[in-house]
Amino acid sequence: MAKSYDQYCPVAHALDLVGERWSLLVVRELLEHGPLRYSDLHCRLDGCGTNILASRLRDLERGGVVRRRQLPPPAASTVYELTEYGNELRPVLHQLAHWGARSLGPPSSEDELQPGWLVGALRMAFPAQATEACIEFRIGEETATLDAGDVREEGAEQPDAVVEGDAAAFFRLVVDRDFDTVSIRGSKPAVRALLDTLPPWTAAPLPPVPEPVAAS
Amino acid sequence: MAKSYDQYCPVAHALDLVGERWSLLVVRELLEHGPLRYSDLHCRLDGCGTNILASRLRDLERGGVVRRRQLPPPAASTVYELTEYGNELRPVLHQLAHWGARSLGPPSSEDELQPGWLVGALRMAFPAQATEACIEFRIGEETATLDAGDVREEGAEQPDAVVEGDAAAFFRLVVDRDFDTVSIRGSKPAVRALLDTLPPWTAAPLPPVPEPVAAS
DNA sequence: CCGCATCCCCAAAGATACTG
DNA sequence: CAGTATCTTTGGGGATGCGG
Repeated sequence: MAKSYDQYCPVAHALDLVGERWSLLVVRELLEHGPLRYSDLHCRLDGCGTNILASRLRDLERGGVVRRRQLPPPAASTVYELTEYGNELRPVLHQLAHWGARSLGPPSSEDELQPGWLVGALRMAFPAQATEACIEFRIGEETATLDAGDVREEGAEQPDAVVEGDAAAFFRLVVDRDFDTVSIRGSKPAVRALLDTLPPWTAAPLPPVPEPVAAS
Repeated sequence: MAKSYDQYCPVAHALDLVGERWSLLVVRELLEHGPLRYSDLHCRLDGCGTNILASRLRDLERGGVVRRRQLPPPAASTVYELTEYGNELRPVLHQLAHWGARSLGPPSSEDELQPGWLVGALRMAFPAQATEACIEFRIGEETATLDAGDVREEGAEQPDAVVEGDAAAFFRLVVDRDFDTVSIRGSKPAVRALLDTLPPWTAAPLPPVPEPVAAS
C-alpha cells in the first residue's frame, strides 16, 4: 500500500482509499458486473499482475470499499463485491467516465469492444433511476434495454423508444447529445429527456485531442 | 509517465490522464486557487518531490488538462492554469470529495486546517451556480461568502442567511445535512435549498469507519 | 482450476543537491 | 524562481509456484 497523502482533505482521503493504480478499475468492474471472483477480475483487468490485484483488493477491503463473501454451498467460491460505501462511487465514476469520454473519442473501428459492452456502457452512462421510460438500444452487434433505470440485456417488449446505430453513433449521442447519427423510433422526447440527465458541461464544446494515442 | 491502461474505456482513459499519484491534487489546487506558480504548487503539495511535480505538470499539459502561461511584464513569471477541459474536472472532484468526506470524518481538533481553507471548501462543496442566494459562513476563525455561486473571502453586506459554527459543525452540515450543529440566522430555507443541490447518497446513512487513520 | 504468495527486474516515487 | 540531475527506496509488472 502506498503512502498516504496525509492531508486533512476529502479529495486526498478519497485518493488514499481508491487512488492507487488499478483500484478504480476494480471498482468499475464490480459496479458493472456485480460480485466477481478473483480470477474473473484478474482476466478482465488485463495487465494487472496477480500480486497487485491481491494487494489492491486487500487495500479496498481495509478501506471499507470492497467486501469478500463466500457463495452458498452449491458453487462455493469466494467473490468480491462492493460495500454500500463502495457502491456510492458510482456517481464519481459516472462523472469521471463522461469527462474521459470527451477526449477518448468514439471507437475507431469497433475497437476491442468486448461482447456485452453495451450493458456496462449504459450502466455507467446513466446511473440510478435516470428515467422512467423504457428505451431499447441496438448498437452494432449489441442489444440492451434501459428500463426505469435498470439495464437488461436483450430487447424490450413494449419500449417507449428504440435507438439504433453503430458504436460511434452511440458515442456521439451520449457524449455530444448528437441525435443525428442514430435512428430513433418511437418517443424521441423520451430519449431527449434521458440525455438531459447527463452532466451538463459548463462550456467547452469539443474534446481537445489530447494525445497521439501512443499506446505502450 | 506511467504505462497507459490501454483499454478502450472512458474511465481507463480518464485515469491515463489524471490517475497518477499527485495529479488530481494538482488539479484540486488549481481549481481552488486559480493559476499558480510552480513554487506555490510545490509548497502546497507537501511531500511531492520537485521532480515529480515537474513530471506531473508535463503529463497534465500533454493531456490537455493544464496550460502554462507567462504573466504580463509587471511581474513576469510563468503560471500553471487549468484548460477548459481541465476545468470540467470540477464536478468529478466535487463528487469525489463528498464521497471521501463521508469516511474522512470531521476535523478532530481544528487539525491542520490552513488559513483560507473555508473558501476552498465552499468552492469544492458547491460547484458552479448551486444557488442564487447569498449566504455568509462564519466557521471557526474563517469567514467567507457564497454569493450566487461565487465564493468570496470576508462577509457579505446583505446576506440572505448567516451560518455560524465550528469546523466540525460545518462538516456535519455539508456531509450529513445536519442543521442542528450550526446556528443559522436569516433565511433557513435558503440554506436548505443550497444543501439540496448536493449529491444525494442513494442509501447508506453513515461512514464505515474505514481505517484506524494510521498515518505514515 | 481458484486464490493467492514469492521471486526477480525495472520503472516510478521520494529525498537531496545543484544549475540557468 | 523554476526547474534538472542524481541517488536510494519502493512499488508495479510478469512469471512461476503452491496449497486448497
